Amino acid sequence: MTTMTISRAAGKAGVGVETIRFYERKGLIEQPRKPQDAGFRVYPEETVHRIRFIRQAQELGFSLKEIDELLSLRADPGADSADVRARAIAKRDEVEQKIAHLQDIQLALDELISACPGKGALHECSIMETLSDVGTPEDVAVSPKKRKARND
Amino acid sequence: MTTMTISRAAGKAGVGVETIRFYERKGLIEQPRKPQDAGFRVYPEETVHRIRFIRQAQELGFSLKEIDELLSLRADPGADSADVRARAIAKRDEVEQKIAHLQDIQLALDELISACPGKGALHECSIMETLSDVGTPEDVAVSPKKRKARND
DNA sequence: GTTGACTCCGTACCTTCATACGGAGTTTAG
DNA sequence: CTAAACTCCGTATGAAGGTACGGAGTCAAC
Repeated sequence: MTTMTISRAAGKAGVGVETIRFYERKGLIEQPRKPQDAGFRVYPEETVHRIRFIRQAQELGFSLKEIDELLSLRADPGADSADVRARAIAKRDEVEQKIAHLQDIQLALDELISACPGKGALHECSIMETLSDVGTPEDVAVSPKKRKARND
Repeated sequence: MTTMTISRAAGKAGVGVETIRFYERKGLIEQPRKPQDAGFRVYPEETVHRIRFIRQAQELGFSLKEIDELLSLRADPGADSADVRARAIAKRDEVEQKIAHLQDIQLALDELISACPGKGALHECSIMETLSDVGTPEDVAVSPKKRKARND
């Protein structure tokens, strides 16, 4: 039997050794005890599964903090499928928002690109013009905080 | 005439004082000289325009590093509209990629959500099941680097 | 002429997710 | 037995884009 050292666990889980240590520091996985009579820590299969869970969830856009919560739910005997579902829905909505935001950006870029001649001097470039203050809000009256109303 | 101190410039540009200092450190904007006979630095209108440019570009998804390049282009008399256009196109493609990635995630989440009963114990939750290694690649033979082929 | 609000400046801190380093100690192949 | 490879542990670094702090110095109003 090969002993499951940290590098073997990392290999099985498809991550680097440093990543496991990082997860341990973050409290996402538990660090096994050191053998009584000196030697290397031995990692249980459970840890490998746990790391795979973490990576799967990351691919779905969950942050390590959120994954920590999912893992806690998993350990909670009173936890309900509805909890997990709700989180998945929240994450989906979040992703949806991000997509919408990026689509706005994409649209704006498309407009700039099609309006730009693509040749000639920069001062005729509509992209640069747009970026340089066009709709300057003209002195928004934000002066140093309490001094502003004064006649200085 | 009110003197354009850093906080007034910040107010006009719609950013915080610390943000201006940060941009100065990053070399995105130039720090005005201190008056000869002591006092506060006076910011030209140019700086306010420049900060607005930065923020506009940021909203289009450009990083500060990229914005620095755009600003250099702007200052370059030999710069061509085509340069800017090419950058905009590259950025749009980048945004497109991100959207595609997020859409994949969204789809995966949607599938998980619709497969989940939404009630009942966690061990019947298809989401948790999916996250927990289902398709375990079973011992991918990644052992400590050179020692792996040995019969240990 | 004092007080309160700012400026100035460097440095430290924040978040996220790791990766890298250095100098122990340990293990194992040969 | 020895040397290579690995573990252990703390600390440092990276990008990105700021925010916060602390102790000067300055300025402006009353």
